Amino acid sequence: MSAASFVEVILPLATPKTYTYALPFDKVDLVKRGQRVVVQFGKRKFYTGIVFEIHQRKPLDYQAKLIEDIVEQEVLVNEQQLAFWQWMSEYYLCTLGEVLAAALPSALKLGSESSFVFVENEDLDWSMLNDEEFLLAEALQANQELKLEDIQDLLAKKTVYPVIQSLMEQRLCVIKEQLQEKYKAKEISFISLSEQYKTEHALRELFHKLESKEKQSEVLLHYLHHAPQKSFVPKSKLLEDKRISESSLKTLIKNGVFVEEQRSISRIMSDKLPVEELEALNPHQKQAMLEIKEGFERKSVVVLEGVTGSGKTHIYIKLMEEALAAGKQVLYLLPEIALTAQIVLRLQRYFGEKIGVYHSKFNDQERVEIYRNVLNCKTPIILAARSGVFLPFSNLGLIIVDEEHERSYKQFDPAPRYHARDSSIILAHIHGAKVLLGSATLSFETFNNVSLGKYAHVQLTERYGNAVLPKIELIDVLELKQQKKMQGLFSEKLKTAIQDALAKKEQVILFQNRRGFANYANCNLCNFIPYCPNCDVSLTYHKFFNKLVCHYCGHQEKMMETCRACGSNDIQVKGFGTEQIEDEIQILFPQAKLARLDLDSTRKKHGHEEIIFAFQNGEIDILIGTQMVTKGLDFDHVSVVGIVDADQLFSFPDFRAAEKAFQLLAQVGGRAGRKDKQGLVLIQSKQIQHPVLQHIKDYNFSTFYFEELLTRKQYNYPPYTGLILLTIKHKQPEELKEASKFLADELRKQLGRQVLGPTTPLISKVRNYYLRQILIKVEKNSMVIAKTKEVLRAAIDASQRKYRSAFIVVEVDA
DNA sequence: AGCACGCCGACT
DNA sequence: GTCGGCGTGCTC
Repeated sequence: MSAASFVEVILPLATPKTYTYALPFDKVDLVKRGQRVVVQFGKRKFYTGIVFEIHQRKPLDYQAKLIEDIVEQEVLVNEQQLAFWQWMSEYYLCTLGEVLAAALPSALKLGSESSFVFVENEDLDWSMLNDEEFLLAEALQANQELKLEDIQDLLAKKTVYPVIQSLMEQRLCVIKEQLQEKYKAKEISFISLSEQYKTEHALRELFHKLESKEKQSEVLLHYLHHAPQKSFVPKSKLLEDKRISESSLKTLIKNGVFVEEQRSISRIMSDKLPVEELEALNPHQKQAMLEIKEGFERKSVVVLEGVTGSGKTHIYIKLMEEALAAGKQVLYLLPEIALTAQIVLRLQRYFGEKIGVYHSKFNDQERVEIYRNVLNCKTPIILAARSGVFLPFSNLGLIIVDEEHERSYKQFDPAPRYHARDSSIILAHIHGAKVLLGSATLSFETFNNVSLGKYAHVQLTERYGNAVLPKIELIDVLELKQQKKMQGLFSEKLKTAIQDALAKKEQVILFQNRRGFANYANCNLCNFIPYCPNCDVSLTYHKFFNKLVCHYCGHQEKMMETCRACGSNDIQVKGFGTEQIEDEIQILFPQAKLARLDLDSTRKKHGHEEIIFAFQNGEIDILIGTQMVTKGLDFDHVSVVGIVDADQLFSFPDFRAAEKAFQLLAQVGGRAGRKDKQGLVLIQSKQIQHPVLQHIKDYNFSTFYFEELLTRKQYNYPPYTGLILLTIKHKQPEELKEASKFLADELRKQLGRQVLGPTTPLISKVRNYYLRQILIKVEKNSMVIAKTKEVLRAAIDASQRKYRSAFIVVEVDA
């Protein structure tokens, strides 16, 4: 008898469950899973949610509210996405709402603005109202509607809701909910020639008529230059030229020569590029290609291990072409910072408009556009950073995860704290698609999966065009220091190498994995070090704006000129970053052109690309950078790469420190030398006997992997075990101690020795919250994992009930 | 996540 | 006395 009458709705909030809403009769037949709906949640807030389930189970203990509206008939989130969301929330222990919040561009989540409207109530005696009520009622009557802020201004206080409430009770006022879609397709002005002048004859006559009007003729000529086919030209493009006057253009429009029109364009593809043919693969690449295809027949994941410069991208393009030909969609994932114009342009050359790009530097409207394009299958190929896994694919055939080892594939904050590589393997499974993991330096997880035979493995050992691998030399800074042979930050050898390169008009990259000028300021007299008032870290000195900056919360203060503790003037800065290297290099090589590539120099939308472009064009001789310089860039004229201070790479108290250091060094080193020249990599270190350096020097990659894996096994770390890291945050250190102990004890009851901690992390306070951590080691066995997560959910629940002001952050696969 | 309720200190 | 601080609880 009864049709579907209730729906479960996911709201973009961190609440643990979905909410039940009733369907109005007229919507019963229209509602579909994955549709966007508007619902009221709480007293007056409206949200857009996604329909997760349609059912007949009438809630017994409360009255379900009605769905306010169905935003659009089309399903916005398809079945594959819903399955993916569900997996993600279960695996990464977060809520579906958090996944929703991460998955949809925020312009697809409607905003709600409460405003209030006056209603007539003739039965009411206004003299009964108090002063504030009277004031508000009068204002409402005079205005169409008032927003909350307006009322706050009117009554000159913040808590105005009681007054409004009272007026509503007296039936003088109602809430008007305004929901507006934030997204509007971006429109720009286009100019085109009016129809009547499109014939050759009419055009000639027009020129004749304009002969005396020099400015106007100029505009016309310019238009024809940009649009020989007499089609549309963006107005901005015409006005780009300084000689074009806007007023003459206006006159021409007024006189009916030109037509101005607002048109929406796709902002993703501004200029069409000629589609190029792909060069044939070389024999090594051909062989690898064959092996990959053969691998896909046996396994759903294939690992392509190829040294820098072996032409992995070339193979990716071939595979993408084939997937495309089979009518499938392709997702090509890259770490955020590697998604530069360089790689995007390269792919656009082959795939033209079939390719869409998706990453965090796009604004929200652009993201909505790409989302819709994927939904409508307009762009079958997507080049994306980690959030690309959330796009509404319906028919994925291939996912490529390039630079598979990159830790930046893991989202840190906020939830869902997912790993894009691991998630994409599940995504591929949902679609029945294949995954290709590519890297020059595999992650240990992937290496292990290859060893276990879970993934097929293909190697590409030859550099493109038979280029030789760079020569790696270690420089013993300790010895040089003892002999007083270090000049500032640089050894004689590094200096000479830079000099030689510059003399030969070759380029140099200097790598230092720390931004800013110096690590910290230090009083030489009393040893005082300025700390962040909100976090447990020393402040980093940035010379450029002469400030001390906290890299955790962004806190800034002016540089300490005299010691705040003892008043001494003897302040020194210790530890060095990219800024200081830039300074010293400029002094050593005053005629060299320098650029710095780090977070601070690339804040602007295209800052990063401008620098890389300039370097590629040879406008820069020496590029100084943090790990940004290592990501997926190909430079042809770099002959020397210098690692100024390798030691800080292994100084992190993290079991992955050696892995990270190794990968970083291998990647940076790979930037040196191309084509026929052998590059030179110079690594300065005080501990040149360190195994990481020794293995890097001799290209003993596999020895390093085996040794490191042995250590991991011994101490029971990934890839042999899974890790779940819990961070407990609290404003009071004492309560934090209690809460974290309670949680650890709860967990230990069930999980015993799997639970480690709680411990105080190295940085014990961030943004005024004190931190403690609990680490859980989980055996890699799906039954064990499921049980552990169940216990974890219960323990967190119990802990949060008991210590309500403690926050618990869960990170799976930390 | 909001947003209200309620309980406490510091102002008219 | 009241304003507004924030800790706590709830939202279908």
